[in-house]
Amino acid sequence: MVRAPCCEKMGLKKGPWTAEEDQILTNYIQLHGHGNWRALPKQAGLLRCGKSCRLRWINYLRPDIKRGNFSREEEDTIIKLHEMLGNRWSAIAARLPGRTDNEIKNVWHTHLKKRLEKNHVTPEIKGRSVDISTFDHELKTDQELVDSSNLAAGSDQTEEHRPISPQQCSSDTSSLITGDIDTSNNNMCMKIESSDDFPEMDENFWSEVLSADNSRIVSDFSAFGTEPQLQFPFSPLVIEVEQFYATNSNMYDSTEYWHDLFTRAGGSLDLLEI
DNA sequence: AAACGGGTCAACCGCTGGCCT
DNA sequence: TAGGCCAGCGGTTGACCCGTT
Repeated sequence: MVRAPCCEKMGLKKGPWTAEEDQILTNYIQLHGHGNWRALPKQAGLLRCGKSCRLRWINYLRPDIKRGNFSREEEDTIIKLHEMLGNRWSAIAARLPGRTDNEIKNVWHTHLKKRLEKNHVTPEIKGRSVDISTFDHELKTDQELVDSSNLAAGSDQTEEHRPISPQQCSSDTSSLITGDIDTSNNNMCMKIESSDDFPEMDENFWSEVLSADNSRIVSDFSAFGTEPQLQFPFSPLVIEVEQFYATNSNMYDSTEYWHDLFTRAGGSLDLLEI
């Protein structure tokens, strides 16, 4: 497969954008949209490649871009999400309205990484990381997961709100995520068949999750780089992970947001307690 | 005032995966 | 099924800024 040349074409401009170019691009997209980035510069009369136009629009010209320094809250959110997701800047950016992946990446490398190093607060030290290989390697059926969850709920927590711990939520380190909703008791179960996109958590993390007194919320698997449509329903494990962070960062306080996610994933909000 | 060096960030590069034919 | 195109992603670069000497 031969890759088509991009900016290597003679006559295509590179480097910083001028105000005039910005205006041309903005005007064109506002009038016609950006159906085909490759064709756009020619149609708009810009001597740029489509890739450059796309980048300029997404990272700078888009009207919903938030300008200015990152707030402390935003920085904390990035740190938390980075612990969960790693260098998946687009996934992190999806959780921060108005911020681009490029911007978040820059902030991480120029501020946050150094701040963490200075404070000696690494994900490992903070206790949010554990090798998923510590999970059980035996796959369980949905019913077994429900049973194990219910069994574990025998102490001070209701069965509905009891998260399935790594030990309870069985997994295989090289498999896919599948599952079904058990609508009879509002519990959602899954078999984990892939750990590639799964956050890593350790005992401390689960202690924190278990101690959190939160209502059940739903999660977006896209945060882990997967398609919600394919991955739904969500695992109790992931729900509780998201629940934890949502509660601690006030990121997801919009019912509409969760409703939208749930709808996109093909489920019903009624199945959950929000 | 000039030189230097570190920090910042916009932009580029190259790769990947999805979609279409 | 293979090839080609495309958008999107993460890593990297380099120009610019600003504080220090």
